[in-house]
Amino acid sequence: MYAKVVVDVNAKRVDKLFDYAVPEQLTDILTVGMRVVVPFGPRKIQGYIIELVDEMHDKPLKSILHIQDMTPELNRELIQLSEWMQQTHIAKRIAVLDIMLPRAVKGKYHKVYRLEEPESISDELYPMFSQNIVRINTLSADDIKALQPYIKDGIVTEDVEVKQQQKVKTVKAVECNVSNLDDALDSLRSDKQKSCLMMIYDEGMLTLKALKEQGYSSAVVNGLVAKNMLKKIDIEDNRDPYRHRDFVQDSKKILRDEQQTAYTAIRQAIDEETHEVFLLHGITGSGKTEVYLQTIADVLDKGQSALMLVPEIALTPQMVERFKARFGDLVAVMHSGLSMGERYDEWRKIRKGEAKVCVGARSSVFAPFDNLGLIIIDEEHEASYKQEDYPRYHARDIALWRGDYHHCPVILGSATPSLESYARAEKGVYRLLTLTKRANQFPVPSVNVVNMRDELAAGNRSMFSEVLASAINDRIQKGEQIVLFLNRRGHAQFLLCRDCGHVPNCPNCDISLTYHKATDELKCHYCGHKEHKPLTCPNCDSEHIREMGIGTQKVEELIYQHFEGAKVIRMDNDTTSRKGAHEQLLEKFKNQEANILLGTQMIAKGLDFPNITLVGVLNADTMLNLPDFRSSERTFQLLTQVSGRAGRADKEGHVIIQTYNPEHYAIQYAKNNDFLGFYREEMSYRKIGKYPPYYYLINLTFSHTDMKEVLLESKHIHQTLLNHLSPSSYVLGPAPCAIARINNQYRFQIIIKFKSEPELLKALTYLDDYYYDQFVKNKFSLSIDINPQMLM
DNA sequence: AGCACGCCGACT
DNA sequence: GTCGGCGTGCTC
Repeated sequence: MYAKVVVDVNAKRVDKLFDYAVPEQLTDILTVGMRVVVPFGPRKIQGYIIELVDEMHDKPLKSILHIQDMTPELNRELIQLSEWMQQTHIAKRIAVLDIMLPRAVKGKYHKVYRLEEPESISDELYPMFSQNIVRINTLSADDIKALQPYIKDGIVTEDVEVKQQQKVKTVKAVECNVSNLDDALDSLRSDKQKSCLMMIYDEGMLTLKALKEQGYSSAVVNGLVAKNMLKKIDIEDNRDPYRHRDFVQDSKKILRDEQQTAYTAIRQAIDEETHEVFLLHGITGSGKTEVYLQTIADVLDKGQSALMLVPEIALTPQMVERFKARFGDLVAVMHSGLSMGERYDEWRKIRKGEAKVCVGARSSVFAPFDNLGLIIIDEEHEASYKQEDYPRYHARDIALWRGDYHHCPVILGSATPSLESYARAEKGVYRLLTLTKRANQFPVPSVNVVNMRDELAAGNRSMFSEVLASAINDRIQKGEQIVLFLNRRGHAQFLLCRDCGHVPNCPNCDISLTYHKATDELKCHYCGHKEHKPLTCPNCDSEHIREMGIGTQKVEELIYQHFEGAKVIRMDNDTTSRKGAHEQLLEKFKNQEANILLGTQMIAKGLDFPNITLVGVLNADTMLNLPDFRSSERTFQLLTQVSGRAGRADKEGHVIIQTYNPEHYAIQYAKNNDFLGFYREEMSYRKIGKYPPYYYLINLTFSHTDMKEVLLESKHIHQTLLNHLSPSSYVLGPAPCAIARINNQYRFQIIIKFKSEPELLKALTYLDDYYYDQFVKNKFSLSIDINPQMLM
């Protein structure tokens, strides 16, 4: 018997299966999906068993050294999925496996010295070994030098210890080891030991901690262990991040007609175990979540599991609470706030079948359920479902694959579906379910678009239009709450010389430097370059060099200047980077500790506070003007999303959108809450521009320090693509990227637009292989983004 | 990737 | 003569 193994080496050259002999003693234990340690050249590394072959190999093989775990980390589905991803996403198998598994199982390598002949070593060096082994990282350079002669003589050998990042947490416990209780009790003298044994006999097993709390000291327990009546064992302990929280049991709510229709349709697919994809298009507050909860309940009743994906940012305590309240301990929650160990424990709860529901962000789409009955992707249109760095994947694609594998329905839910999904629903590929009414029957908020050009003409040069300023004052007086939205991440301010127009740029990248007030420095967000803020213009020496572009931090200052009685909570990358900060700030706002919540996109979701009656969008244009074909869609989604924050309770909500482009269709349709209108108009532009959903896109970005090199290679790439693709496809470019140089690397891109190209993956795989060698030799790098979310 | 091998230059 | 620089090639 031999095994096909993926080795833990992240390199293209070894991105294949290696065959290893299975040693006699492992033949019965070894299963597919297990992690093993194998010799690899002169090294010793971790690997995953992909396949076991029950035949003799024609060549002599090296042998698997040992196994890393008793239960396989991967199941057959994930192995199959990883192969599919490797082929369709042009990614290395090991890189795919790495993102599918919790980081805790990733191999960790330590070089160790092993003392082979303890009697032959000097007395000074002997103490540094414990059990004849010492780790290299605990030794000083001098120690290592002193060991060298012994290594030469074979008294000490070098070895590698392969461990995982994080261990399974265990607690000490004892289990009962007697078959006849009465006989055992008769032989005991101590009453304490007798009652202790009886208790454990009843329970089968108890932790030492629990016994201590019952008044049985370790002396009592150890006495029984010595008599072989109890056996010490280690049991797994779960780090449950929510163990200190109590959740109020929540029960089903009655569904209204639209919800009921949607529920019935999904229910049927669940019962029939068909892989049907539903697009649940429901406006904010229409009760999508209740539909999710009830369909999940049905899946659980059938003895199956359910997976629910939400954007990271929407994974708020309120959301988690709702699931915990309905399904209790059956829920595993996975988000970025968990420690590596907590994440691993949640993962294992799912794998062992203890958790039947998983609520989590993007990477949870790989949750190791083996009997999935339903997959839900909430806020289906969110860009965060696409992993933007290698290996690039879209959670929606993975969910659809898994839905097909498990023969289970997939629900894509959104108030503003992506054009791709809605178009598929129109074509009948997905089944459209619509929720048009707010569950609580509250009126949709009124939306007011303010033309900032008029404000400027009227002499108002501040951030706040007349309408918005008076509305803010009004709400402050009434004691109501306000959400202000500034679509500028962090505080991307730059410097501008008012005399000569000079903007300080990064010396390594073609982008302006960002001003950071906290450190009074100019920073480049792409390469990390930093410099002190100049006092005068580096170009003309003028003193009129000013900060331009307003960030959240600046707006906070302005609010305090303009509005009496304002109390602001600011939420952006700077104030929420600390663990739990996001939650804390929202809690403060909920408790009315502030009347204005000011933030970036992160506040567009998940807040559901009754006292918010005004939502202001300070500048709707920043996103609209990005050079990307999805900018209108993103703007429409965001404005709709933000507007949904107002007037959810008995007070009427009001939304004010400030813009320099009031007539833009994305803003107008958002104002009128008209998804379908927006969809139709945007689709017509996509058709003319040959963009998704009419065409699929591939974005190839390549870079090198020498521009000539980039231009030369880009011709080769372009020609290769033309040779492989049919005439109905378009190969655009090469053209410089929106940021043409990053870290002194010149960047160009080629965009492929196509409808159907059976040979495309082959061509891309060829390019990926070819340019991997080029990268090794020449530092020319190529990255391939299939179905890009952004073209920048 | 990471390790060994190998082939050149500048040191005791 | 040999220590060490990093180019090349291989890993079941």
